[in-house]
Amino acid sequence: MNIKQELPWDNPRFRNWVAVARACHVLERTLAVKLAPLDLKPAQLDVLMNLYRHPGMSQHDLARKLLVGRSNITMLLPQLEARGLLRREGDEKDKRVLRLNLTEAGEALLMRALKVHMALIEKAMSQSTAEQCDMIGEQMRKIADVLKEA
Amino acid sequence: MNIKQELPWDNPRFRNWVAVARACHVLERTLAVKLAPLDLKPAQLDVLMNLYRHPGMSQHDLARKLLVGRSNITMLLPQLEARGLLRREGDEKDKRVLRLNLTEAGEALLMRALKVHMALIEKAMSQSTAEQCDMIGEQMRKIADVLKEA
DNA sequence: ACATAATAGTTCAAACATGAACATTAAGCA
DNA sequence: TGCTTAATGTTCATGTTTGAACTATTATGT
Repeated sequence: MNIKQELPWDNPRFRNWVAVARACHVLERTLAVKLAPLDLKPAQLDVLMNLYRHPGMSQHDLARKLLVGRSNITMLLPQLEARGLLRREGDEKDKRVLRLNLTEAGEALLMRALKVHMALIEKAMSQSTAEQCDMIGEQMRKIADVLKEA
Repeated sequence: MNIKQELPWDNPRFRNWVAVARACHVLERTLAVKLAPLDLKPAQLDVLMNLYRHPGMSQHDLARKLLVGRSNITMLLPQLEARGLLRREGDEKDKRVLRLNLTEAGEALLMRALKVHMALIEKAMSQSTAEQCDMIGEQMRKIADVLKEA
């Protein structure tokens, strides 16, 4: 009985997932470098992207979208607010929540950052056909769904 | 001219990559929870896995494999060494490098952790066919290669 | 209405990652 | 040989992420 036969590295699913994780890690790292000239970190870009798509969302909603804790958002936002990239306004009906919105400056910076992000992703995925790319996205959405129930 | 037509969210590549990043994030987070009973974090599991596959590797090599800085390794290893999971021994020929090896305890813990990791990946990718899974791995390896040259 | 639960956001301490500066050792080359 | 350059690992200051405890506000149930 050869124990190696039962090791994960012989399992295609395992090896392939390791490749996914590596690709994510490398792209994230590269993005951080490319965003540096804009004085923006990937996490901050995620914030701006979500506020653009969901204006007026609460900090709690934002935290759930970003898969981070609420305290993380609390620490993250003041920097962006101080730079005039977003506004936090108390909700009239529910005095607990703060509504988040991008300012014009925030939107402008977002557009510049998105160009960088987009170019990077284009480069990364340029080797895949449209069908392959769509299939990957489809599978990944399934994975996220399956794990959310775990 | 509608500016929205040029936004990344309308680009399949962008949307699909976002799905990849999300799936990675969710799986990493879930893995952290499942590894908690073993008092092991994903980053530490990565260390053990690499030492198992590449016995005697240096800290520098390990850092490159894990895509982190050398100082990160310096901070990470003492915890594992103190728990008796690995050994650091000076190289005879090159007195700068430290050779890293798992102890028996380290190997035993690794095996337990791998079961957890493997089960999680199996669950996540259970919805993909073998062909889809292999294709995903193949594309991801290409992505990592393309970006390493960036 | 009133007591209890739950929710939104903040604070704080601890864990963690990062990059620059540093010491030691090795390699290249005149 | 000597001098310069590069490589390995460590230290340290900085910034980030996390989770638990806390305040304030709203929802729920009797």
